[in-house]
Amino acid sequence: MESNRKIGAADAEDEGKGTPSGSQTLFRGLDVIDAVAEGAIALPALSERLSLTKSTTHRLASALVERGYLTFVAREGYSLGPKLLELGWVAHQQMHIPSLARPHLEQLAAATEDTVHLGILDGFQALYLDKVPGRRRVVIGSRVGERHPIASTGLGKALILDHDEAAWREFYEAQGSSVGLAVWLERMRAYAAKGYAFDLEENEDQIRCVAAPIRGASGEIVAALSVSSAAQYMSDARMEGLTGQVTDIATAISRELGWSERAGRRRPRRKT
Amino acid sequence: MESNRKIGAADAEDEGKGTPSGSQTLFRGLDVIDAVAEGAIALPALSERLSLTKSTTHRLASALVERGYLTFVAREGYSLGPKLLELGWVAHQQMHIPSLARPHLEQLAAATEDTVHLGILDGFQALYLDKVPGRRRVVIGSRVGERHPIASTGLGKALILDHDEAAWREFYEAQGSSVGLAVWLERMRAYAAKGYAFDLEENEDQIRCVAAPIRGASGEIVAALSVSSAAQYMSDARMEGLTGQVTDIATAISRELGWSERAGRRRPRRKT
DNA sequence: CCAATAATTTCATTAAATGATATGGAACAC
DNA sequence: GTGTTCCATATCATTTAATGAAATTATTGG
Repeated sequence: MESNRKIGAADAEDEGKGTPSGSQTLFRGLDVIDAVAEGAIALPALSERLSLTKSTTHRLASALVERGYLTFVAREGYSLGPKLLELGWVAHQQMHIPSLARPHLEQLAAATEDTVHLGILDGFQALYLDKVPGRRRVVIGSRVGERHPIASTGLGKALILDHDEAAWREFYEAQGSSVGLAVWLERMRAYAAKGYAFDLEENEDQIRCVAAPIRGASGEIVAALSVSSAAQYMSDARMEGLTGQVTDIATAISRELGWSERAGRRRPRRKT
Repeated sequence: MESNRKIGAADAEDEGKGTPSGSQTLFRGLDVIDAVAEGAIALPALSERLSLTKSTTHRLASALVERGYLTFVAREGYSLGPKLLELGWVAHQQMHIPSLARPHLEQLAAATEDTVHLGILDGFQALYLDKVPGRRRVVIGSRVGERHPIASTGLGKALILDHDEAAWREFYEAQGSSVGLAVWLERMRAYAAKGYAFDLEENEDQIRCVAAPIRGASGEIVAALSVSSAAQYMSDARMEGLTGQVTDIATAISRELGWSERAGRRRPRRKT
């Protein structure tokens, strides 16, 4: 991407009165980081790319190098530095998925009127971290903190969408399911291809759900969410229709976790 | 009414005192990031911590929020934002050694059940680029992005295995070690001959590790990896036994970097 | 060795950052 | 409810800190 616009003042010119951004130097510094993130780049190219003089570019870049945000190798140019690794790591720890996801879950619950769950993979089980009850008076027998089987819940299946078939088998064998292995694997393949998963009354009778994975900055699945309701409200057609909403919300949360299209999907680490 | 005066004169922070840098705003912005990295913090506390007025702090923090480096939640304050997750990940990929080495590190961590680190030489320090926690509940107090002494860590010693004795002395003198110079040099000679290095509770009490160098296409040491664990799990016998596994993995990574037996070892360039 | 390109430093000019003060807003107490 | 308080945001005259043209110093490659 390019967008090396003059930050806040971008639209100011037209109106004659704009946002006096007030931190030009900081913004330019961050622009430098962005430019370098696209790939190693030397000073002349960098200054050209940002439409800044070499002096200014050099001063900014040097400041960033001094702080470890960039590294500089003569004749090769600037690249991202260790400080960013460190901050990325810290941000990862500070980031509490539940608190971040909350508003999205509520939005989804409001839109669908059904119960929404958030969960992560914990060994061979799905651990439910949050729950937003829907408006319907259906009893969804789940509680935050509870563990459920992977193979027979939509949320569980969404969590392992990126695993390979050998791993799928292990999850299936760990706790089984009401459907046969062959059929189950067949469905998993379809789910993995589409990026979402269903639960067709496999775990609890009369309860169906639609689930989608949430990804972190590395593209790895870090959590999943699901919309559950009584089978009477969950026709095949409605489930199909929900997939868009569910994956959209999942994607929005992923973005807040630092995920971007660029990161895509990524194979999970073996075992837990 | 509260006084917004700048408190004490120079509180040089970690700056090398007289920094005629010329990018005050950028530096201050990065200071804000550092402060927030310590934990979520609201504006008044933040401005106090940085000895800046609320106006300035607010302007800087807002700029960072606008760019996704921070997130702001009213009443809670600022915390690190998704942009840092993304940049951390990109940085991780840009340094291609980590991304190449990742699977190998995971394999080693799984096989040994201990914590595995990857690091490179950065001046007179070892810079940790990646970490794969082991299965044991031992606390290894290290973080990605951190720097550790060369002379007293296994990883550090592995990084300088090819340097000459004069260089070894410099590294030793730079930060010392818990053992005397003579003994230390003697051990280094043995390590260099064998192609791996140990850390016998020199850096951190009760922590021992086995490390080996990773070589690039030219035969030069470009990185090193180490397996660390609590001393109770690291008998002399086990350490000896681990050397094979560790050097095998290091060699495998070296091969992926273009190294071959033919390239062998190669003296490093004289340092800065 | 010299030419060419990249990196760094210098310094007068001016635009951009600063911060005291004012305003707006949400939580809490009463 | 209404008052109180503390936090967040907007304003704007002052001055300081950022800017960039040009000069200087390293590096590289022929």
